[in-house]
Amino acid sequence: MPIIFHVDMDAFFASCEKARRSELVDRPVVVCVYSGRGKESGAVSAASYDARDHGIHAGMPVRQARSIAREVEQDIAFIGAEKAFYSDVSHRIRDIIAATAAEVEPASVDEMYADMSHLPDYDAAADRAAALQEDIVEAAGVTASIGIGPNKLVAKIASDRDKPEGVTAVPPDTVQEFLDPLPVDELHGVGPKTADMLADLGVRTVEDLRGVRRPELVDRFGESNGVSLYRKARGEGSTELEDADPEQLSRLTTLRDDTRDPDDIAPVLQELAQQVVDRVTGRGWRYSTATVIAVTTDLERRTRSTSFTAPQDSAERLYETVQQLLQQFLSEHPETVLRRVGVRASGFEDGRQETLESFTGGTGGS
DNA sequence: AATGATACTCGGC
DNA sequence: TTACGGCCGAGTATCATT
Repeated sequence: MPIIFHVDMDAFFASCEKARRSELVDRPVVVCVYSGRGKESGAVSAASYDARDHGIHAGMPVRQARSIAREVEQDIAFIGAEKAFYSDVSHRIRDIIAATAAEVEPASVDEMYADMSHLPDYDAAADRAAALQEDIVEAAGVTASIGIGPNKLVAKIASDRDKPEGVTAVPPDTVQEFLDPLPVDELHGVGPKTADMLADLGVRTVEDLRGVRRPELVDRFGESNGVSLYRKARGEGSTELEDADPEQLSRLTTLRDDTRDPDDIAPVLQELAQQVVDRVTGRGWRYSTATVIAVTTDLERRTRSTSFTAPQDSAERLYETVQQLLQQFLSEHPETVLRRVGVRASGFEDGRQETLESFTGGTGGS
């Protein structure tokens, strides 16, 4: 029986900053990404728990966080984000976990799964998790919460139950009682739409969902999604760990001034496209879908994308394509003015080898 | 009608 | 009073294919 860990770092960026500057240990820390427009224009990327106590949280405008800091008269540290540093810390933590795990799968910069199936039982697993927490503190100076379960679905939900610095072990025979009381939208893959449709069936919790017969779910959500819901309600999930490659690579930036003038935007898109393609080709890949991201002055995010029949490796091609997509978008929205623009590439495939699909068509019949 | 691919938006940190 | 980044994967809508 597999034993899967989900390791979730607590307030990761803020913890990284506390770790490298001891004078911040007892001081609330707010990690910010600045836009370059004015001194305090930006958003909060992460807030330490002692900063969250004052109502400051990720996604909040920096000025708002500053305003709170003034009101509460606390000595709160505002620090610009340094992602390369957090990425380094993340790698160190990954190495520590990898030293005792059969396999590690990074899920993001601050989350990873680990296969600990070699451990004899869940008591041993919980002990190992506590030891791992200490190892991580020692090596990286940050704390983590760890969920343990028979698969990734359960481990991920478990890691969230007790934060920060918690360990939640859910052995196989307690999975159902652990999941049953949870609202269905805590299941990975159940969004607002699915939750709404389930609510129409009188389903609010996982236990409710388990009461719905499989053919009924298939009938309402289709074979694939229906079966998937049926399995999740019973705590069945993947135990496969893989160091997954990213499915998309993008760059996004805030314009110096709000504009809809192509002459202002073109050079920005060109630069972003170059950076994206450098990252794509740096991995030895090519891309087959180009997307332009437009963030309007009222902070609405809009995207337009198109796919090529053959994979591409040219920055110029990406630039020309997103430029065209953006012109099209702006001509359809004559009143729209942009604050930020971005370029995304996706649909990756290996830089060499072509697909063989054309050879397999035409067989079978109808 | 069901399934899979593609386009687009949303949410989390 | 307002204030507002950058990046990713998940979720959903829509369309083509069968």
